[in-house]
Amino acid sequence: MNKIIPRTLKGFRDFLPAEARKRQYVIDTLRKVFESYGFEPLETPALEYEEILAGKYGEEGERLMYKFEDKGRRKVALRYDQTVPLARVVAQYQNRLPLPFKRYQIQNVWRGENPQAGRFREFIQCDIDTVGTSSLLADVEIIACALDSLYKLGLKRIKLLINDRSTFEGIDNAIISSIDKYKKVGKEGVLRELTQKGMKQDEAETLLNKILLTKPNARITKIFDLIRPLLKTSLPIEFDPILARGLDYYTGLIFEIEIEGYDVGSVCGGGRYDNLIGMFGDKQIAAVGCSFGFDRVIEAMTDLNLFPDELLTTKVLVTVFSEELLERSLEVISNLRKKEINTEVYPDADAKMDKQLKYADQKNIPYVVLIGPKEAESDSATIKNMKTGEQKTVKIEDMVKIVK
RNA sequence: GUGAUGUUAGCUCAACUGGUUAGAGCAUCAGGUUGUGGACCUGAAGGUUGCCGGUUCAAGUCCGGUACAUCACCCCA
Repeated sequence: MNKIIPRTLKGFRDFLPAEARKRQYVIDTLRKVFESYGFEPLETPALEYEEILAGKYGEEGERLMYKFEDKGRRKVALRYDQTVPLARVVAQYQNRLPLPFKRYQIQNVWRGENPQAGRFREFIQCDIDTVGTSSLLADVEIIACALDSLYKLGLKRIKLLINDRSTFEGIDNAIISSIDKYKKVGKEGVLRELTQKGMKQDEAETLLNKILLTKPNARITKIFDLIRPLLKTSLPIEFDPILARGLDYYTGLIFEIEIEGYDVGSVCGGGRYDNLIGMFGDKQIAAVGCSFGFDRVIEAMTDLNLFPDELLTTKVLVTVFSEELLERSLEVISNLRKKEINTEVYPDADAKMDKQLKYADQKNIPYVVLIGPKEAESDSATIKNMKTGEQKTVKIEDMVKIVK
C-alpha cells in the first residue's frame, strides 16, 4: 500500500488552534456589532445549481468558479461570493422576507485562482447588506457599522474613502478600471494604460484631471452630514474621486476603509448596487452593502498586536496523581466545570508530574491543580499559578475564587 | 491564464567547481530526580534530497518535464 502524504490542496489552508482562535475572535466580534445594527444572520449552501451562479461574474469569474457534476448528475458550482446567493434568497422567499431586508453573512467562498500574497482558493467573506431601500440612511448605516466593527476590533486608526459612481458618468468600464489603479501605478501609469486602450494622450490627461477635480455631489455631502452624529469619534473621512473599486456594478455610493500603518490595501469596501439583486425576478431591487477582507483584517491586527493576550480556551489543568486518586481529580473537574471554568484533565494517570506540568506550560494553561495523597486526606487540592509559580493548598470550594 | 524564483529530517537551514556512509539547530521521545513546568546535560529516533525521465563511471548538485510553494501580472476579497 502506498503511504499517503499528509497535505492540503493548493490554495486551501489549515488553521491550527492559535490561528483558529484569532479568526473566531474576529468573527464573534463582527457578529456582535452587525447584530447591534439590526443585521440578521443568513446562511446559504456551499453548493448551488450552476445556472444560479453561471454568467453572473463575467468571463474571469466563469473561469475561476468551481463547477462539477454531483452524484445525481446535477450541474453544480461552489459558492463564489455571497451577493448572488443573497439575490437568489431575496427572490425565492419574497413572502417571508419583508423589505428592507438587512442581513449579514460570514461563510467560505471558493475561487480557483492562482494563490499569492493574501489570496487563496478558499476564504471567508464577511458581508453586510441592506436590500430593498434606496434611502441614504441605509448607506450611512452600512458605513457606520463597518467603521464600528473595525473600531471594536481595536483598529482605531482608520480612514474612510468615499466616492459616488456619478463621478464616472458616461465613462467606459474598461477606462474606469484603469483609473482605479491610480494609487498603485501613479498618474503616468494610468495615462499609459489609457493610451494603450486607444485614447489620445491629451484626451486621457483631460479626463483624468477632470476626475481628480471632481467635487462631492449632493448624495455624498448628505452622507457626510448624516454620518457624523452616528459616530461618537471623529474619524478621518475623505472624498476620493479616484476611488472606483474596480467593480462595474456599483450605481451610487462607493467606499473603502484603510488602516493607517497597514498599507497592503483596504480592509473593507462596498457601495450601492441597485441593479444587481433583482437578477432573479422581474423588478430591480435597490441594495447597499459592504464586504470585509477577512484575511487582511487578521493580518493587520496581528501586525498591530491587537489580539487580546488571553485568547485561551483551557483555564485549568487538573493533574492525576495515580489510578487510585483519579476519582478525586474527577470530582474537582466536575465542580470547576459546573462553575463554567474551562477545565481539562491530563489523560494519563501514569504520567509523571513534570510531564503533566510541561503539558500545561506548552498549552499556556494558567492554573494547574494537583491532588496527591496529602490533599486527598484533608479533602483539599493544591492549585498552582503557572505564571508566578505560586501555589497553595485550599478547600475545593475555595478554588473557584482563585481561578476567577 | 502568464512570468520569475525556489523545493534537502516534523520545522529552519548546511553539504567547495558533480566524487565515499547527506550534516546541524529547534521540535519529538527516553534518561539525569519516581509530588512540580520553562533552563541545562546525556542518549535515541527521524532522509529513496518533491515526483518522473535524461546526461555521466558517478547526480542533492547538470538538463527536460511535472507537482507544489513564494512573489508578481491579470483579476479580485
